[in-house]
Amino acid sequence: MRPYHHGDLRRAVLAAAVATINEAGPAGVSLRDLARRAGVSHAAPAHHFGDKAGVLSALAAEGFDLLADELTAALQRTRDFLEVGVAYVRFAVEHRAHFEVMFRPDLYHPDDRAVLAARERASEALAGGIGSLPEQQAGPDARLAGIAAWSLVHGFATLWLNGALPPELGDNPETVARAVAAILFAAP
Amino acid sequence: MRPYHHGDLRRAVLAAAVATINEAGPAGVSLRDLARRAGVSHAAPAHHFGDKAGVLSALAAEGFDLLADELTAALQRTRDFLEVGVAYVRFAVEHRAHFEVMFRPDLYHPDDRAVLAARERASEALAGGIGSLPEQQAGPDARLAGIAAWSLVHGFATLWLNGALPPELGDNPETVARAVAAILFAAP
DNA sequence: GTCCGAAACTTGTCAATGGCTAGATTCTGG
DNA sequence: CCAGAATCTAGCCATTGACAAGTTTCGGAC
Repeated sequence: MRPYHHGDLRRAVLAAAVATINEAGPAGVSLRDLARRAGVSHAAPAHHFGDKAGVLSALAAEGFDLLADELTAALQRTRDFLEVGVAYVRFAVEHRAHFEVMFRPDLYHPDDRAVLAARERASEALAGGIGSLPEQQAGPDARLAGIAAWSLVHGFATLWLNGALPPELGDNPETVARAVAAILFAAP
Repeated sequence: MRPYHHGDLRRAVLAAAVATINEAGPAGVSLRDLARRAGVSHAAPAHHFGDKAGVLSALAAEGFDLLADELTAALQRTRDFLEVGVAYVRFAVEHRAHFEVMFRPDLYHPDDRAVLAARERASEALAGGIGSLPEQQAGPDARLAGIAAWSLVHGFATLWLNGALPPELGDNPETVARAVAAILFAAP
């Protein structure tokens, strides 16, 4: 028999949200469906997250933390900012559900403390990558170069995820992302 | 007294949807609220659009058509692909509501005929911009360069719209976009 | 002009959802 | 062992999307 206490409902609800988003997008998330998937009553999730936006806030925070981890790891592993960009795209594809929520602030509480902290971590990881660029590659305005790099990989990831890119590119986003990002980094 | 027939309910509903999305994002759109704003009964919009996704399909199609128009106009006006990219960003900012729906296929019917046709028009306008690049600027693989340019402006527009970019950049997206895009186009 | 089918719109209904309140069960620390 | 807190359930209400059936208006055929 199912015990009265779930054990780790918080994690179970987040996992259910990831599964639902992968199947039907963020719009398909229903608090009651998450509860059903976790095997609890329809109001149980609200106890842990407050409301529906609270669930997605937790997901966004988790996503920014994961992204910060992966960017930092990529930089330390390769010392190559190009690979940090590739890691950004890989994160978006491998953690599609998180990524789709993270950059849709109207779905969650944008000033949630955990979200703000995790987003700050991810920003620093990205800025650290920029700082590691050799002077000549960074160009006269390293800040703008960083915005350009971020825009490029973020845009590529977004377009890839919603199927806007031509299918002739193949099915390996990392390879294509590396080739595309290389064009920007070849700038004098 | 309000006449039984609205006159141009289709347009009124789309306008109401734009207003709502500008105020509360695409998640805040409710078919019944659109009906209230247009001053008709709650089921009237469905008669023109089928269902909620039908409304957003029409909005997406309208958006892709507008985008195609503006990209084409920018290319013919300036003959400069950089300015086509700037026009892309300007479109996203000026028609935020359309843009936020266009690249969220889970919100509408992705294989709606009007959507497919309009998207095709926009793709051709963008490809026309790429083709206008001088050989040396396009590099060895013009197709990849096009993907890079599209990714860059799309990513910049997306990040700008959801407030992810640092506020020190100022409040003029076109100026910043031009500077950022120039970095890519300076590639050999 | 009028008549008739089609288009536009209304009203009523149903299941599902988000959020709230009150209450039941289990855990935890002293 | 006990009391308070944390966790979860059950019930309720307003709102929503979708559908069905009926009403009003339009527009063309004659």
